[in-house]
Amino acid sequence: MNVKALERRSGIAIWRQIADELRNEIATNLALKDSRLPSELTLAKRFDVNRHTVRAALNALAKEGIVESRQGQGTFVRRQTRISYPIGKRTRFSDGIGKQAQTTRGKLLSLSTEIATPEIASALQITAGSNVICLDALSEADGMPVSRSTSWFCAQRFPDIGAAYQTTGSITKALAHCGVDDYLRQSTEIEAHHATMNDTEYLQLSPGAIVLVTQAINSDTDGNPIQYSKTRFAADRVSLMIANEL
Amino acid sequence: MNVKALERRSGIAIWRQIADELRNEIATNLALKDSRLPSELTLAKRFDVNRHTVRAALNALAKEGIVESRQGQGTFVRRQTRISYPIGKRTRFSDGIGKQAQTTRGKLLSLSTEIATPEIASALQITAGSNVICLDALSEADGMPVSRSTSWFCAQRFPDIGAAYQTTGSITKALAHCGVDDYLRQSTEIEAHHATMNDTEYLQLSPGAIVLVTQAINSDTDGNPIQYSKTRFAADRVSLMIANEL
DNA sequence: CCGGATTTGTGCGTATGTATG
DNA sequence: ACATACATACGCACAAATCCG
Repeated sequence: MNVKALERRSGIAIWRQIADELRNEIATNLALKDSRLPSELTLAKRFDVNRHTVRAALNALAKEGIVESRQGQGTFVRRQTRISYPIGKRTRFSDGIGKQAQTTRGKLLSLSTEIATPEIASALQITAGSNVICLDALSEADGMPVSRSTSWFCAQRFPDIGAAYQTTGSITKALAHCGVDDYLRQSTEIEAHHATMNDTEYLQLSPGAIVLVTQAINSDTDGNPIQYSKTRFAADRVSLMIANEL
Repeated sequence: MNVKALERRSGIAIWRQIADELRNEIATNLALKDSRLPSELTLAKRFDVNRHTVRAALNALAKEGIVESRQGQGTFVRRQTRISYPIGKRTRFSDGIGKQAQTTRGKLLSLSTEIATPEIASALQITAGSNVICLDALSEADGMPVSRSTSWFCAQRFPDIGAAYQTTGSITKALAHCGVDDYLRQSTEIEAHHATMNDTEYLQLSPGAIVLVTQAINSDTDGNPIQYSKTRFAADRVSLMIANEL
């Protein structure tokens, strides 16, 4: 345990490194909800730092709503929740999230018609340079932003997808409006990055936070790609679940 | 563009926030390989900081081998590679990685027999408290550590799995030794976290780096779980690819 | 080959943030 | 709360390498 010391010239303050470490342990169930964390002095000894530094770390976690300090008693875990987002052949955002969160919304940020780049054309299997509809949306659960996604559709096949999404607030329903009553997830690529300044803005994250980035292609039942999307999830609010039907 | 200012009391140095932002843009192909980055003065104006601060960020990226600065010429992108790790019903680590990297190894870190916790027992569908074999391994590609995984097997069914892994260096071959010639990926859960001190040690990461954490269950062809594993990937070296056969 | 413009490399003084006791 | 040491960020100045007309 504790094999490596905290690094001092890494551009990340020690109190933040400790906060990240503790947040991790809470998230991976090493510390259970409502349980008491070790005392500030114990933590200071464990990380080999001053008690002030531990207090700065706990202060940051308290601001995030993860722990709560009570004078004379100690510091306690408040929550360690994560929304599980299923990814499978027939996964719909509203289906998966709807059951776990109280309220689910998709908010349209922007809607535009663009010229397909080679990347988009290749994903949608259309000729490069043809028109695509670009749909930018923010998804929220229980009032907290969860993900921001950009989707591309073939403009020729789905000219009214934007209007349909705006009225329904759901990709699935919008596609149904356009004559697609069933579709399948063909592929998903997952990466993790540090939050960009755009992410900190739209997903209400702090710098240094993590985003899970997925690139997905959805196809109709004949195997023709109909939607190409890139989604950025606030990593501390979700986990991605891949289930394979046997 | 550039909607939000960099945060100054966030515990993360501004030069590191800029480095994260630039690394992101390089990784998402906004800057191509061998292309020149904007000049230090231009970047300083864009982020509204001193040129020294931009230099500190570029210095960090240079140490990571991502960019290279040449006096009088500019700063150039050196690489933006990521190993793609496929996740599917029939995915094997060596299969997926072997084609992309020159050398692939699995190094056994530790091997022990443990009492199944409720979590492990539930995943393997065995009675809690029975014996399980815990196998800790480090995977490398081209000499760089890529992932660290901990796997649990039912001790009753696979008493010799440890020895088999040690001689073969592959889970697939070790399972074949124990009479399992085919298995399927039943489920995978994915999260992203900041690197712990253990991660920085074993995966050679710097503090603030990101790890992709997967929890997976493999089953034999009859649907009985045979392996439960948790794997921690160095996020800046891999992307996870999920392909669904149609 | 010259000279001016551009770009990275370096030094120093100062103010603020971080970490210790 | 206070004092001390170090890291970070800023501003200014100038040197060195490269590019281009």
